[in-house]
Amino acid sequence: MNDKTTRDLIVEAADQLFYQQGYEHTSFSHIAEAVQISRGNFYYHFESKDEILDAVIDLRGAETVEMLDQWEMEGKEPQDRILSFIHLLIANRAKIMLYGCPVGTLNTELAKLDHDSQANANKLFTLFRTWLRRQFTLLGHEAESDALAMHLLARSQGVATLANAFHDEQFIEQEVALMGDWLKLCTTSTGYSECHQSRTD
Amino acid sequence: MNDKTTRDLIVEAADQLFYQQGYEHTSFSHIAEAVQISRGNFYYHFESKDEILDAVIDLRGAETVEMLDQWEMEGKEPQDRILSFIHLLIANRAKIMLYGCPVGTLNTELAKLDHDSQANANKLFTLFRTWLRRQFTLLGHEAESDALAMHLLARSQGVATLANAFHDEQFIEQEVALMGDWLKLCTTSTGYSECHQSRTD
DNA sequence: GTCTATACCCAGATAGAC
DNA sequence: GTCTATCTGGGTATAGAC
Repeated sequence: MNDKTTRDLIVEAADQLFYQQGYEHTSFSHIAEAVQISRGNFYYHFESKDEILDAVIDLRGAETVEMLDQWEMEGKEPQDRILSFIHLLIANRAKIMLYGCPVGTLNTELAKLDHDSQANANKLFTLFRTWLRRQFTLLGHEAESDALAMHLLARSQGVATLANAFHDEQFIEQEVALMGDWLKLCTTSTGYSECHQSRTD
Repeated sequence: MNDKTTRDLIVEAADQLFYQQGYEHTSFSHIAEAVQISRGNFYYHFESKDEILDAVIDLRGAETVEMLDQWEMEGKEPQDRILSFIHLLIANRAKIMLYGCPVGTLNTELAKLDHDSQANANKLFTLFRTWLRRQFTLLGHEAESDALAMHLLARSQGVATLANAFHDEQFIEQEVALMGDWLKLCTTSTGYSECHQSRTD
């Protein structure tokens, strides 16, 4: 278990700190203190801070893939799997109230910095998007699977943002329940319109 | 029209730059260049960068109040006013795709910085929340007015976050249409449960 | 691989002339 | 009020000893 390389330790510490404090606000000194190495040592493992960021994004991507695979195995029906996604808001509520969603806030920060790795960070969203799309297709919503995936992603992002701003745990629970209801609607109806609360007056 | 004080010019430039680049990433040099003054001149008008941030938040608050008053006057029925809120996503879509929502992203950044002005920035959200709550009360949803206000706030925040991440204009239009449908449901039904897609199986 | 020492830059902030 | 000049601290990054 202690066979982690220094590089791994750096990436894991950076992962946490980038999430909690933001990428730009986190300095080498912060990471160095967390890993208990000297500042100069970074440049043996990485060429720049940007390279650490890319490694962090890769790590998060790998962890996300693993989590999605897990949900896929655990959930027999697609609606069970989508529920796993929705309940991630509950499972991570404490950290979400403090730091928001790790995917959303990283994308937001990098967009403002006009950072090259923005496209890379975007892939984290795409992992969820693609996975959700597949589940909605399995549910019988192939034509509108992407719209449904994006809709649910947006709902959870909004909940994370407001829960972070207001530090409101009950609000998370409330909205998670609503998403569950919405999913039930998706499961029983077959068309995009009905699932999206009927566009047909 | 040219009677703006230097202080006003600083706050307006900082407002734009904080939105586009983020608070921490924006330096005095950036603002100085935009306003065409020297760096040292800031400290005649402000004691610190934090004080500029508070002035920016105050400015945004005043502009928000003005906008909400405008919507209140223009919209005869509460549902018309709520629609004005929803359509803000369309009106500001270009900037939202580039920089996200100015309220949401500022709150997110300040939360990560653990910044004292986080509570202050939160008031911007509260302005919308309180205003929406009043409109939903007028719609006949007094008991659940806050839940509905928060729900709609979250929806629009999520749309802004994903539109920013994916630079997807069509997605904004799609979700705005869905929020319009949801609002119609709220207008025709009277209870929380029906408006929220029936919690009663 | 890891360290210390240091270069270099730019940030926020101050002092004082005009 | 606005300026120039400057201080101080911290940031990323480099050089070279061990």
